[in-house]
Amino acid sequence: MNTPCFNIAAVERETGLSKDVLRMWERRYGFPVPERDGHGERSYSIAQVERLRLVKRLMDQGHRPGKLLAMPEEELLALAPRRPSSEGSAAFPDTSDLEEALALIKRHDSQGFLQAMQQRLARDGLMHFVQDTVAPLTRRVGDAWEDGDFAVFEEHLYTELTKRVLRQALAALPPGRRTPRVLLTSLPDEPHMLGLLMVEALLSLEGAECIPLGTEMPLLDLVRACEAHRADVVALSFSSVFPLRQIGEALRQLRQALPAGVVIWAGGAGMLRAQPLEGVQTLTDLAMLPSALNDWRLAHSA
Amino acid sequence: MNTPCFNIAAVERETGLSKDVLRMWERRYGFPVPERDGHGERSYSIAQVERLRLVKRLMDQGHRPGKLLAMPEEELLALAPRRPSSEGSAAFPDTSDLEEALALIKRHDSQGFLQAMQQRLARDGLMHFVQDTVAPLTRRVGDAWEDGDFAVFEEHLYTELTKRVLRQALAALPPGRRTPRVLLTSLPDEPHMLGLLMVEALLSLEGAECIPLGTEMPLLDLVRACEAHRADVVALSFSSVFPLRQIGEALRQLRQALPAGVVIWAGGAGMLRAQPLEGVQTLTDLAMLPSALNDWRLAHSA
DNA sequence: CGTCCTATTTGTCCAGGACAAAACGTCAAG
DNA sequence: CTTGACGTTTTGTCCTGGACAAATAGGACG
Repeated sequence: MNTPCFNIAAVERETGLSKDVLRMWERRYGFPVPERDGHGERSYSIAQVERLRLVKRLMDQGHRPGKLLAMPEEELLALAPRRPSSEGSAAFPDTSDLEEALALIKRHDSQGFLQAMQQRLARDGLMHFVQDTVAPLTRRVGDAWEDGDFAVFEEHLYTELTKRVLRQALAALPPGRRTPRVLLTSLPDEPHMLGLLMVEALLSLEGAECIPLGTEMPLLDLVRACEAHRADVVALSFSSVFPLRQIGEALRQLRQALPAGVVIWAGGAGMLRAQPLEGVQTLTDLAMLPSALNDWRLAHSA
Repeated sequence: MNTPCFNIAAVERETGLSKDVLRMWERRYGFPVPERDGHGERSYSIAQVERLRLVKRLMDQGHRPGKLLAMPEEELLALAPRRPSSEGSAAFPDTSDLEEALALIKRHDSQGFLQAMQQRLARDGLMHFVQDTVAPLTRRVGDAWEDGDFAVFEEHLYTELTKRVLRQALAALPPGRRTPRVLLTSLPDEPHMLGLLMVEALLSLEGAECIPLGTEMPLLDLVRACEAHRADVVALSFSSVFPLRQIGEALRQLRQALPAGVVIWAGGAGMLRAQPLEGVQTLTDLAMLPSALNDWRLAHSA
């Protein structure tokens, strides 16, 4: 067999499915059943890995593994585009503009995309740029990925280029000592940065002091960072990919570990499905930021 | 017991030690032995997690787990600062300047650090800035972390701020169609971005067309990205944290999957320990980039 | 149509065993 | 004193097969 083969750890990296899950699926559903190498270890073919990636994507759309893994190949492919391509996005007035930007990424035209974004930024100003361009565009990219219209590398390119535009805009803002001091980051297993940058942009415009700590900060380090920076607020981002199970537990633990005077803001698509929690403010939309900021200022002006 | 507790998955996230390793250490070395919760599942105390983090750090310095886990607490702490703090860095002429920038991070003075970096960038130009400031500073930050002088959140802050400076400088470079087309990224489990940005800066200055795809690109997506962007070169970064075992296997697989006409450049501290591989060019130092670029141009000018 | 309850699905955890690759130490030769 | 070959120990990853709780679907009932 000349097909290159993946061991179970490589499949975990390629698909994001844990080794435990891969073995369990094999035991329970009879797929994937990999070859074994000389040492009796699993060795997956490229075709199996590709199919697993498809299954994973369909699961993110809401399908259940038990059904998917029992299906023959053709039926699986027929499921691929779930979302009616014109419906969800019709709510936005300037959809055609967004689709244009999307098409530039799809055409792999980095320069063109950067230019288009810079132009919109200059035209609308940072606040509207974030609210009306970056936020909906990021949602569209997520949808396109779920529908199979975007590959991982296209999503990565979009993310990387957009981060640059936002960071550039942020650097142009005037510095200075502001309040409150907001620590921006995410917990381990949450690598998405764009949401944090959007929040940083809006908060900076409103005169808050943002301390960007990147993504994937372990809980104990987050607590120490909070002390060291004398932060007033900790803002965390949870994307829809973040395992729902962990959110509640992590936030509870964090709330317990942080001083009561420190406010926790939790935002991102992942928070839509999470239950509200005492001592943690849930911000499901960027539009909720200004009022949260006002609340803090009112409570601390006395 | 009022101490908040971590389940085994949380410990994996906090420490970076896999569940398998945690169970194996418990079985073999008798540490850590966690409590059990109502369902018989492991529940680690904060003290155990802190100690595991210390052990992990000492292992990254070259100590062996068998010894470390047998030691009493005090002895472990005595090991902490291994590196003579003044020796390794004495090789650089302007060490004091670097230490100053480091001190700004240590003092959590983001504004001051950004200013210092911007100033050096303006003074030296992008090329010398990368070679004489960013590269050695990043190494120093890595060393400081190994010595316990830097916390994770301080390293994250350094990384985040420095990324901004570099990206800003990159955005200021003139665009245009250049050759070769270089795809920049890293494989899954390698989240470090700074090395890639340094490479991008130097290559862009030399007139190459850089396609930044961020970090952690699955192998199969990398192959597809390469086709889609008609890349001439794929440049990969491996930090010293990247599991050595994977490097050879992944590069071999990638080499097989990519067309022969596509050159692979592999760089970063992780490549210092890796064996050379047919069809993959190893670049252990930024200074090797220009000649690699020249080689490509000579080979493709005919 | 909404709410409660039950059955099924599904992911994560556990124990304990096996083994190969890496690291170490030893010894001999240059 | 350094270098290289070789046996031993250490160490991480993989394996099997079992258990269980949380999430979800499906159905009954108000």
